[in-house]
Amino acid sequence: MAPMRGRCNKKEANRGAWTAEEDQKLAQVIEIHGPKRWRSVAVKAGLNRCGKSCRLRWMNHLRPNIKRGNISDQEEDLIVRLHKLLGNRWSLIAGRLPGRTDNEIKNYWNSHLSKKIKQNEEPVRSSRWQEPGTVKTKVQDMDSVAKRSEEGTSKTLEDSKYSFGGDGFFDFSNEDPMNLEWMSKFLELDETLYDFP
DNA sequence: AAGTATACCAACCGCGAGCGC
DNA sequence: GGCGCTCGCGGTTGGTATACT
Repeated sequence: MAPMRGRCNKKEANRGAWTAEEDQKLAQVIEIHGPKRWRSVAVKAGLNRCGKSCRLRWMNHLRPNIKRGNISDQEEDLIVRLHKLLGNRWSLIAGRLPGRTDNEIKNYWNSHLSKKIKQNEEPVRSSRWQEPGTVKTKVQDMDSVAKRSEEGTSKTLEDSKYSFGGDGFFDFSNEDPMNLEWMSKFLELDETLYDFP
């Protein structure tokens, strides 16, 4: 059995907040070797951290062009729209917000927006349209369907009942499977999302 | 001023997918 | 095809800062 598949060694690895020195070492190694092979990056940097910890630190803090704090009204609006459309797919949402990280958006949603949304609307299946324990499966099904659609090989959506909220804005539950082509297009770029009122 | 509650954010954890051998 | 490793994702936790009593 492989030791800790992708997990940090809790006994040996450093844990907790990163120091400036660790940040510097990590940045140096990434500058030379690039942001990949995180485990070897951790070793090369002489950091007593696991690879995924290094990756997280880089992605959320050290990466160039990261914006910190001050999420604008426009960004907030976009997050709300995207969340309505995609659910808790923070990495996809972050991909639409240059300089923002999935972790930051997730935190912002959990601490600000979820409450705001709750105040403003009836509890619909906005973020919980994925049943607990089946999140990955359904989400990835959607990905693969979108991919097949792109490839022109989409076959069936028997078990796909995507619903994105109670206002009928994005409700695919009775849609023709071919409409998933729209979804795949969105995953490329949906410019209408950027039309702020 | 001290104690408590709440908000926020960084980091960790567990899981599944993809890839190479 | 099976196995092990790496990566990426989303959920959760824990520490710190701030607000409140």
